[in-house]
Amino acid sequence: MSTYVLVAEDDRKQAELIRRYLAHDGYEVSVVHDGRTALGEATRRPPDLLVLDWMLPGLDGLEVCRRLRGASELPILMLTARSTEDDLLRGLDLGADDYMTKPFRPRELVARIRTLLRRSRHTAGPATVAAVPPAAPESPAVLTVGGLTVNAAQHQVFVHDRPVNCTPGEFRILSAMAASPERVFTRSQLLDCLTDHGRPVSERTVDVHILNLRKKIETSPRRPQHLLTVHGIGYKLASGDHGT
Amino acid sequence: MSTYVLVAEDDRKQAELIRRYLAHDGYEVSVVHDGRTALGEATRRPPDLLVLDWMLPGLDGLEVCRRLRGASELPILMLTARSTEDDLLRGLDLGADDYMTKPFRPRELVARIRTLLRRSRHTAGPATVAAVPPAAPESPAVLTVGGLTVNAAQHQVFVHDRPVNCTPGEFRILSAMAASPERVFTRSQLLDCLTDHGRPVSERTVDVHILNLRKKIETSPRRPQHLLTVHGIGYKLASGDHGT
DNA sequence: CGCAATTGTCAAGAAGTTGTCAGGGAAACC
DNA sequence: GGTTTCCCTGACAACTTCTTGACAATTGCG
Repeated sequence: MSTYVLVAEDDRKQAELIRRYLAHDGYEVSVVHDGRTALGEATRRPPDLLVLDWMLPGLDGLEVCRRLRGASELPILMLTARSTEDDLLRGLDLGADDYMTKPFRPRELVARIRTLLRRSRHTAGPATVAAVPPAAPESPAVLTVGGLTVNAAQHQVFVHDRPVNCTPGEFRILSAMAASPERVFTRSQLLDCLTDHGRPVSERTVDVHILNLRKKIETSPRRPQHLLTVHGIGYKLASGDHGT
Repeated sequence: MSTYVLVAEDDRKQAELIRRYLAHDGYEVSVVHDGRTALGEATRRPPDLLVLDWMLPGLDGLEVCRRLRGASELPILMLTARSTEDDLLRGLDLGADDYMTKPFRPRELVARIRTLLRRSRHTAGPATVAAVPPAAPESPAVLTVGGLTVNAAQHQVFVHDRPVNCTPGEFRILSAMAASPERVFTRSQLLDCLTDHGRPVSERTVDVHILNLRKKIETSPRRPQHLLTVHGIGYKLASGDHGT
């Protein structure tokens, strides 16, 4: 019994991207490309969550949202194109539970979807599901892993209570890794924390970020104790002791 | 066990806006659009707090307020488009615990709701309330953070006991930040302290306010000690020591 | 041991963010 | 009404951070 997510997005590339990420995270996914189909599909087989583009041909996202909302508690994550609407949106209503502006970082999308689903499960009564939430749980405000603390609210990292200043990119990588100690992340996964897919970025960029992070948080960067290389795969964050 | 807030507001956009902000703050929220439904809903499932629009179709806010107040201690926050002294008094007379005129700043609404809830929890016992002064302070009257004091009652800021004149906007930003030292605020969050969502406002406006605040409260604005930039995220108010 | 692939490192240019200023215009205040 | 105060924007300067490409060091494997 898996969690079913419906994606309504007319740009096929975007749609495919989203589908991939969600599928990879263990969700069952359907994709539709216009508003009317979205409405029909959502009615025929009610999903656990709907990812809805603002501008859809036929019947736009807002309208779909409104109609669905009349009848159900279905959580909706709205997507919207950048800037022009950005501020406008804040003022206009928006019957969604959350929204993201494009372009977005894939990891962030998946994370928010997870949050929405968790929330809806709590409120909604006997709704279905026992599906194991994939990989990383939603990050709590403060994570501590082997002397390393990542505080989301303060956007600050501490090594044994000594504050360390990280750049935004470094912080994202560290947060992701701290949420799942010992788990090995591929460069590709870490890259997803850094960029939207607006343009191709070399995976080697991740190495440089790791390098810089090591300089900041490791006592001797040459023999790291926290950020370990997993040769041929990627990197992981060590949770404590283990060998040397 | 989450806190349940019922919102009775007939303007759907307003309602949606409120719902969003409350939900985002972790409350469980239901929305109804007319007075009769509000009454029924509040009876069927008594909320921890009711946000009530003055003018509602069917049965207006005053009437709903009166009927509910006959039976319970339910905290009520009244909303109204009007703002004469007269109405305010009538509203409070009828048992509303606080009162806001539209348009309002989202942060302020959330802050007042928090205050009301805190208060109602404390006086959990027998009847009290009645003629509590409106305009509830959103946080303690005086906050001091690393040599910087924000006095809400006097609407005055001090740096090491030297008074500083702030404009209304500057004061709002500083109050919000002083209430949570070290916490990083995004521009978007700070903007919520400044404007209702009547029209879109650029986030860069926040930077200008910060700039002006720094000129007033920092010894050397170029190397601020209180209002720190968190590159890529926003700003925070330093509580004292920590890094440079 | 030696080869090939993978990772570490650095520095410089490109991108993206923030600092700063001054003018137009709205709102508040006599 | 006329002033004064405050806010917002737009432009440009000053910084940070990101990304790349080249080369060195390391690892894994045969």
